[in-house]
Amino acid sequence: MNRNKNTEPTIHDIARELEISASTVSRALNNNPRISLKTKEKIKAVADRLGYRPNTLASNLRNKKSNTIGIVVPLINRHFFSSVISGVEDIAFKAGYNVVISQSNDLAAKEISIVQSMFSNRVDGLIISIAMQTSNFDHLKLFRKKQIPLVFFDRAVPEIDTDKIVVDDFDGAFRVTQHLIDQGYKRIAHLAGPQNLTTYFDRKNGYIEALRKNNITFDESLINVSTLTSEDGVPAIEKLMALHNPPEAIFCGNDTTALSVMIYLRDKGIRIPEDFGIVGFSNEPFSKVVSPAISTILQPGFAMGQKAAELIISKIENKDRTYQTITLPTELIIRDSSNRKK
Amino acid sequence: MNRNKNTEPTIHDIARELEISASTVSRALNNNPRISLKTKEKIKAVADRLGYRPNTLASNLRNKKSNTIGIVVPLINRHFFSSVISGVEDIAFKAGYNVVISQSNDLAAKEISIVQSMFSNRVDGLIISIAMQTSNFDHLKLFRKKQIPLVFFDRAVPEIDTDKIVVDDFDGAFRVTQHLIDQGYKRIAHLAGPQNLTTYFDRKNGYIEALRKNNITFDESLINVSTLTSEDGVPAIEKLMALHNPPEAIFCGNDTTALSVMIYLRDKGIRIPEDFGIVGFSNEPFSKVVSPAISTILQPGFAMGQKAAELIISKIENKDRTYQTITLPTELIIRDSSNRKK
DNA sequence: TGCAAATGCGCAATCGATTGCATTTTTATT
DNA sequence: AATAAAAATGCAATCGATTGCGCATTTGCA
Repeated sequence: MNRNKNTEPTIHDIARELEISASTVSRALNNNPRISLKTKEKIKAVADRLGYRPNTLASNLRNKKSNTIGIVVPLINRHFFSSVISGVEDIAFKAGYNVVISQSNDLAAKEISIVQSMFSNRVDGLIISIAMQTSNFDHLKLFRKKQIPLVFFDRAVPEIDTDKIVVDDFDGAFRVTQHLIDQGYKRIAHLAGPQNLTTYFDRKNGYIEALRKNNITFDESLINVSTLTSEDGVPAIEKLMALHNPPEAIFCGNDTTALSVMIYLRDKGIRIPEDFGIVGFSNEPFSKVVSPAISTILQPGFAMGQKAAELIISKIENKDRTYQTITLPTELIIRDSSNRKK
Repeated sequence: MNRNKNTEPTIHDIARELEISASTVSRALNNNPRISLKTKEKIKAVADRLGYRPNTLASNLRNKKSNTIGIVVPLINRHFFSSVISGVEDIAFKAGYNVVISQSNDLAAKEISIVQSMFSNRVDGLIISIAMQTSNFDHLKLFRKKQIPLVFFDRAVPEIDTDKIVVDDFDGAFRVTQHLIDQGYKRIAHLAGPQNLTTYFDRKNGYIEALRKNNITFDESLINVSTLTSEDGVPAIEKLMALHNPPEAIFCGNDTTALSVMIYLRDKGIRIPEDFGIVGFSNEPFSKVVSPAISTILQPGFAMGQKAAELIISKIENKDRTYQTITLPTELIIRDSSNRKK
C-alpha cells in the first residue's frame, strides 16, 4: 500500500511482504513464544532489510504507558540539579525509560503548567523538586489522585504523602554549627532561605538546636532570611556586621551566599578563618577551589537522582503502595574558611 | 461505557454526556471555527467538570508528530552543557515542545543507542553535541535521511550537512594566544583536546596561527594532547615544565585543566601571572572565583541552547531546506591569571 | 490409523484523537 | 413559501502496535 511512500515501514509492511498477518509480526518482534523460531527469523530479516523501527508512540498509546519519566527542577543550569538529572538519566536509560525535563525557574505558574503538560504527555512517573515560590500543590495532588508515581527530591511537600528523597538538612546544619562552635566561634549568624521550604526550614532548626545543645543563647537578630542568591549575600552580611554585637562566624544556607560573604569580608581585610568563620551548604564545585576554600555540606546529587529513578521505576513497575522517605546522609567537608584550629 | 472506571476521561466520555459526536468535541476543544460558540462552551464546561486532559500520545500518533525535541550531550552535569539544555528548554517550553534528554557519557556506543531510541520515540528534531569518542556517524545520517531536523551544537560533524551552532573556536583561541603574547609571554604552551573534535582542532589551530602571525616559532613539544579532565592537567604541566626550555604561559583547552595547572604551579611557588600566564576556555563558574581568577573564553551556553531550539523549531514547522551554521561570538575575559601588565 | 492435545497463526477490536467527506440544520434570498 | 446557500455536526477511517479469542495445522500417543 504505502510501500514506496516516504513513510516509515510498519509491521503491516513487513506482514504484506511475507504474506502473513501483522499480529504475527508484532508477536515475533516482541519475541512471543507463540511464534515459531523459523517465522521469527524471517520476520526479523525483513524488518532489518526495511530498516524498520518500532513506532513507540503507537505502542505507548495501546499500552497506556509512555516509558517516560518526567523531571522538574527549579533550574537545570545549576550544579546540584544537573547532577540529580544526570543521576536520573543514568538509571532511567538503563531501564529503558526516557527522561523529559523541564525547569520551573522557581515560578509557581510555570511549575503548574509544566506539571499539567507532563500529565497530558502521560509520563509514567514524575520526579520533582518544587519551586521556591510554590505554595499551592493541587497540581501535584492530581498525580497522587491518579495514582501516578510521584517522587519528591530535595524540596518536598510535607502535606503530600508520597516517596521522598531528601538529605538530612537538620543534621547537616546541626553539624555545621557544632563544627563552628568547636572551632571556638561564639556568635554564629545564619543566612536562611525561604522558610516555606522544608530544606531551609530544617537547616535553620538544625542551627538553632546546635546552639541550644551548647547552651548558646539564640539571638534572632543573627538570622537573615532571603532567597539566597549571590546578590542577597552582601546586604545580609553588611547588616549583620553593622550590629552592635556582630557575629564572628556564619552558617550560610548555600554556597553561593557563602562565597559572596567570603569575598565581601576578605575585601574588608577580615581574616578568614582567624577572625571569622564561614560555612556554606551544597558543595558547589567552586567552593573547593576558591581561596580560602569554603567549608560546606556535601549533598550527593547524582546519588539522589539515581535513587529517585530507582524508586520511581519500582513504583511504576510494581505498583506497591507503601511510600518511603529516603534520607541520604550528608557529609561535612571542612575546608579553610572555618578551620582555624589546625 | 467506561464512565465510572478508573480510567481517564476521553473525548468520547464528553461526547456521550452531551449526546454529540466525538468529532465535535475534538473540534471544539481545538477551537475549530466550524463549531458554534454555544456548543464549544457546553463542551468545555463538561470537559472541565470531568477533569479532562487531552491524551497527547493519541494525538501525537494521529498527527505523526511528538511535539518533542531530543537533546543529547556528553554529560548533563557540566556547566556548559546544562546551560545549553537550559536554553533549549526555555525556548522549547514556550513553543509547546517537550524536551527529552540523554547523556552519552562521551561513549559512542551509548550515543548510538540513544539516537536510535530518540528516533523510535519519533522526536520531531534532535539537538546534539557528539561524544568525544564517536567516529562513525551512521546513526546521525539516519536523521538526515529521514528528513528529521538535526542540529549540532558545539561539537559538530563536518561531513554531515545540517544546521550547526558553534562558537568561533579558532578565533577564540587566536585571541587568547594574542593576549598572552601581548602580555609579554614568549614561550606559550597549549593543552589540546582530542583532535577528532573540530572544537579542539580549531582551538589548536587558532593558537598556532596567532604564533605564526607574531613570528613566534611553533614548537610541537609545547603541545600536549589529552582528554582535558582535571586529572590530565597535572601530568601535562609537569611534563612541560620539565622541558629543557619550559613555557612561561599556557593556553589550556578548557578551564578544568587550567585550574589544575594553576593549582599545581601555585603550590610550586610559581607566581601567577608574574612568572607564568594561564588562560582557559569555557568560563566555568569557578574560574571567576578562584585565586587568581582565571582568564578564559566565554562560550554563551544558554544562548546557544536558545538558538539551537529556535532553529530546530523553525525547521520542524517550516521544513525549509537550507542549512546554516551559526557561529556565536566568544568573549575573551581577562582575569588575574594572565594579566600582568595592569 | 484415529483422535486429542499442542502448536502456530489470523481476525478484529482496541488505545484516544483527528479529519475528509457527507449529512443535517439553520439562515438568507427572492 | 420555496429554494439556495451557509453553517453546524456526524460518520467512519486513520495513525501503528497490541492482544483475546478462535481457527487451522501439526504432533503425539494408543
